[in-house]
Amino acid sequence: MTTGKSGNYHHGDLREALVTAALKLLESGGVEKLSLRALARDAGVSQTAPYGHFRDKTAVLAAVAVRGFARLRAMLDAGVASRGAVEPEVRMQALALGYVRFALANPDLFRLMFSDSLCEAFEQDPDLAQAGAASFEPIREAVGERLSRCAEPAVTPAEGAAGTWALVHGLSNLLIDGKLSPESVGAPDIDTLVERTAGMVIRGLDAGHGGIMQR
Amino acid sequence: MTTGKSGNYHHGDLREALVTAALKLLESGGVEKLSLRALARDAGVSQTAPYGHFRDKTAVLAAVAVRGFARLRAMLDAGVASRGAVEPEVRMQALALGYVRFALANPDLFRLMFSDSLCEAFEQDPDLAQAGAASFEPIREAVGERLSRCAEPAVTPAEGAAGTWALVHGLSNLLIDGKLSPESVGAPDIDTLVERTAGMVIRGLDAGHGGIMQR
DNA sequence: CCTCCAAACTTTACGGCGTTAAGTTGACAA
DNA sequence: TTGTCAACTTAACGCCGTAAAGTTTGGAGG
Repeated sequence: MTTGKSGNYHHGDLREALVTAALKLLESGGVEKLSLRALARDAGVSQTAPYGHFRDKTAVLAAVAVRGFARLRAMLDAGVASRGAVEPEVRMQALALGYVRFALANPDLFRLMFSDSLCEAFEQDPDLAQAGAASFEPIREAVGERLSRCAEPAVTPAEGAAGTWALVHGLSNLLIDGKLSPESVGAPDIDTLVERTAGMVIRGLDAGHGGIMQR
Repeated sequence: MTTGKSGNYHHGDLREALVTAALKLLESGGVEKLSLRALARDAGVSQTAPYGHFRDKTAVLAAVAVRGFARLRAMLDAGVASRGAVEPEVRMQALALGYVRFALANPDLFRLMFSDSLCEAFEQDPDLAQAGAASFEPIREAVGERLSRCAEPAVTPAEGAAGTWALVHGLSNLLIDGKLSPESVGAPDIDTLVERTAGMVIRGLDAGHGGIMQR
């Protein structure tokens, strides 16, 4: 009645149930425990039933990643909206914080979204490609707007957006892998660390300096 | 005669052979193909022989990652030395380029080094922890030196180093996953993209601006 | 030279995995 | 009522990581 493309014959909506089960398994910490067989068990079907709805395991993971990117986008939008951020640099700060918070709140899902095994899937699954691109959009917009107000922009909008994305993405990865932490860097908390490091790239968008870069 | 802790009884130095085989397998593209059994096959021993030298598969991966971090460190040092970079901002540029080039030249090894499955190993294997820390050292030093010359530093040395690391790490990840590319960002090549984005954080270390950040 | 020991390695085995191929069920149209 | 066909099950293959028990072999002590 509601979700799938082909209605509820026997199970109800196995496709949906599998994706939901995968998200639940991811949240309960087990990336390695996320097997097709476990999902099937969780949904109460035989171990090969998923193959009626997904080509292979990667296709299931891709569907899960699509949900992940949707959540990320929602988190970014919510962060911006909650502080009524209209100034582009404030919006960039909100976006940076939202990105890192999402990664810390959903580490396994975040890792899956940017997993090696899904690289090819991005080129084949339009849903996934679009969901991924949509997550990047708010950053692109905020950076573009900020740059348009710079007296002396140091980078193109695309470069600025890439650099900003790279920073928050790298920060997220290092934080969820324990390579970096507020304590290890002498910051009081994560929000502060994100704010300070994001401030670096925000300032760096503008070349208006007193001759610090000599060449 | 040379390497291992306990000489060559039957094989020669199986421990070394396994790590070498793993590096070779990684370079030939297969992360998923990197199985203990494949390594054993490659070394010409039975599938359980590795357990005489490593506790489990993770321990093998940790040993491989140690090599990876050593290579990364060597690449960073070589990049700095090759351009005789003495000015800290030039050194930071060289380090950023070296980091990203390493990731692009050894994508699977790079992913393994920062793999989820090795997080716990960093807390148990001192060799791994030290190798990882050593890779970060040059960045830390260059950023610290650059900050010490800032008239108006915007961040602490630890924060600046974290932000710089995050940028190059995120850039590396996005590039090897195909999320970002010079073409997609309108840059002529990777070196330029790295130089421009690294320039953002380098400039951002200093707060010497004409009142761009209003609060 | 022979004996023996312990380290290095092999054999065998278990359960779990992704995936394929062939068979079964059951809702719905005719 | 009957037939159809998608949804699902059963069975099987070859991989994997890992544990337990057995076998080889270089070298030290007699």
